[in-house]
Amino acid sequence: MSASATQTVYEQLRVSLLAGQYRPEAKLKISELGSAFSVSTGAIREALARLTAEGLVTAMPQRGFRVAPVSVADLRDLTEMRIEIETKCLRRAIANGDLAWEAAVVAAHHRLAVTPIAAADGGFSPTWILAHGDFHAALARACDSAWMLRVRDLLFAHNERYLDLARKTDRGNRDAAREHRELMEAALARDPDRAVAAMTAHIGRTRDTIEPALRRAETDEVG
Amino acid sequence: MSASATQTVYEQLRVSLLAGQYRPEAKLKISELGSAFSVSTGAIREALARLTAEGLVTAMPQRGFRVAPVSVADLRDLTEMRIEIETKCLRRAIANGDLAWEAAVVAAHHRLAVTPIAAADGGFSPTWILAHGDFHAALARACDSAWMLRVRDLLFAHNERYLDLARKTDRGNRDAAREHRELMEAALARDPDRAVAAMTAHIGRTRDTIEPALRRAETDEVG
DNA sequence: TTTCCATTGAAAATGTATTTTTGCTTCGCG
DNA sequence: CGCGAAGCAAAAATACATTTTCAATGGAAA
Repeated sequence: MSASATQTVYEQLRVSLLAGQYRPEAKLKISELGSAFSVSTGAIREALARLTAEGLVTAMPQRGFRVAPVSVADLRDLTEMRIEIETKCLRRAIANGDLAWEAAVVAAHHRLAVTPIAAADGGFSPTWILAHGDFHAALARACDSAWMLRVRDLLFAHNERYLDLARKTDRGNRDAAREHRELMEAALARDPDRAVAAMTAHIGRTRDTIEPALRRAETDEVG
Repeated sequence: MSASATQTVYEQLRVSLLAGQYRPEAKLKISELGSAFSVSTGAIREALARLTAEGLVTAMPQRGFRVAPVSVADLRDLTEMRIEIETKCLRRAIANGDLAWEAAVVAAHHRLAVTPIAAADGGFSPTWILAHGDFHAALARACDSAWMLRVRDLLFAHNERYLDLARKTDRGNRDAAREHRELMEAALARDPDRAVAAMTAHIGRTRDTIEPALRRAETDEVG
């Protein structure tokens, strides 16, 4: 194999977590994962340690690893924070972006637009999730603050964990494609206020779509 | 020992890194660290993996781990971001803090005020660094956004790496104690604007103190 | 003399085995 | 019949051995 085993496991486990393939709070048994990926426990532990620092999994000393929990409160907090950071990034990207940035945004939007959203199981298709993340990343990428981008990436990753919950209630009545187009057009027009407004609405609407489904899931668990 | 070996190594390595005991870019040999802490290489690897995700060390596949680099550009970026986040936290803490918060702030300030700054080697004393971190943490702690606090902690940790560089140029001509007192008083007076102004000045002054020393260190390395 | 290739050594990555801890179950006692 | 303690099994943590990879040095050829 080209990359190291730890790296491979880390990346695969990460996309699985972001895609919601493991239930929050679910126990992540090291030996099970080891046989699933057919690598040693050491590689698994190392990957899990990195994911722990990222906050995607929680480590309980002597008691193993679990998938990080989700909650309505966390979603709201996360959304608020995302609006803050994403809009700041966007403003700086618009002020700072060159032609290459514009081209990358257009390219990413095109890929996103032509990728079907739905997967066979009713959730988002993996390729759409990827294209969606790439589009938002492309928008922010021209921001000239490495720290801001880094925090943005962290927040965006955590947001992805909530995304697949949205699909169940989001029966096509939300025109995400329209929102993405508006974002791109405002960015290319170099209209910061319009772009920020679009971004704020977009992120807020994501929360509004996810929250009911999440709330239902929470009460289901209790009852 | 009570905690796990990995946890112990992680914590100790972290404070060592924040205290600047390892030179930036320095190689962190796993076997050396293993014998130094007298634990196996596995525990070291796991601790380093977590620190990598935190950004305090960088991992190069098949080439081991290094202490994360520092630079003037990073310091400026970091400072800008810190001002954004710390002031936001502070506003929310002031709006949200109760009596327990006030008490904690006063207590932390007292500990900070009575702790001598200088260590024997001319750098900051470890106890002062701890008290300083605790004071700033206490100020922010009443902020009712877990994500904001988390990002704040991350940024503050990285800032600490630069702190010891400041000591060399900071020949007592900066009245840090005065700045901390002003911060506390503004917070207790529940005056957000005054507190934010004090915080902005405080963080900016830290950068202004560090940057010359850092710039000199950088040119020294090249020359 | 310089450059390129090969060999060698050191260090990291991985895999396996052992120890320790924890949580559960069962058995005994009240 | 219920509560508690002890033992047992599963899983995590750690130590150790093996394999792989990278880099540096030395030698040979141009």
